[in-house]
Amino acid sequence: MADGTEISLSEWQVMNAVWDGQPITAREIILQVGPANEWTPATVRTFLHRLVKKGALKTEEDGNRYLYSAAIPKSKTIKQASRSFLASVFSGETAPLLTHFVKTNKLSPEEIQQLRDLLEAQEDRQ
Amino acid sequence: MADGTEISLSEWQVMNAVWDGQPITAREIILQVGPANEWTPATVRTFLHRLVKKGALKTEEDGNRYLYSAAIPKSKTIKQASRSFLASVFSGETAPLLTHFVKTNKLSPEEIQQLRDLLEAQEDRQ
DNA sequence: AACAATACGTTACAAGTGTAAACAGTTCGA
DNA sequence: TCGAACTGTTTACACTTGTAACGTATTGTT
Repeated sequence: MADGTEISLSEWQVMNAVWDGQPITAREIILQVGPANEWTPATVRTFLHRLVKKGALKTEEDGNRYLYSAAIPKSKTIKQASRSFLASVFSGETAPLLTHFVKTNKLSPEEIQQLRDLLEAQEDRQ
Repeated sequence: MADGTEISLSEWQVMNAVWDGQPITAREIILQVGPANEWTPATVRTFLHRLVKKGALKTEEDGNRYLYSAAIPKSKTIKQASRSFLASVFSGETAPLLTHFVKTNKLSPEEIQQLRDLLEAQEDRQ
């Protein structure tokens, strides 16, 4: 439960497609997330329905079809999912999480530089 | 599905208790994770059963009770869960994930320093 | 010895998830 | 205009998850 807007892993795929193409038709969403996940159009539509029912997406009619848009901000949703992940998998400890992701993923020199700067700022900032 | 060893968020609480107290009795696990989550002993026992069935925990008899130990390494399990989280919530982009966690969590000066060093090492390392 | 507390196993049950097919209305091309 | 294609709605169904109670064997206590 937690707080009313739980998005499942599959649903995240759909939400991400919407957040970055808003407003967007079901067809486009299906094209974007279907193949990569081996989902039939019907499956993606199920996720769309559920997300609307959950209040995560809203629709607006456009002729005979719908345009979907997010009804909840991406930032807030990411925040909740991240908190929950951090708490469960890393027992709430941020540093080990960061270390893990830095070690297991490739970052470009620019990204590394930006993160270092961000950390420096964090350090100064109190 | 994905890859055979899916651990739910609740189950992670239990796994973490086992990983850091191995081998451990059901009673101790219940004491450690029950109150914080408002789970009755029966609920925790259900998680234990499921984790054994999933092959995530193994038991060893000790008189009339069991001692539980992890049957899968923490590191590997964390790796899988992290990959899945990264892919779903951050569309597989590591840098935004790191930025998010740095910005939304407090880190001690020591932790910041260690991360900066780690990033530096990463930078050099190719 | 009898009963209370433990420990474990079995069963339950609703809600959520993954994965879709079936059905119905609309529209565009032949 | 007739059907193919597309849009959306409803229904399905097994598995997982959260949340436990119930039943049974064992054991410690009086």
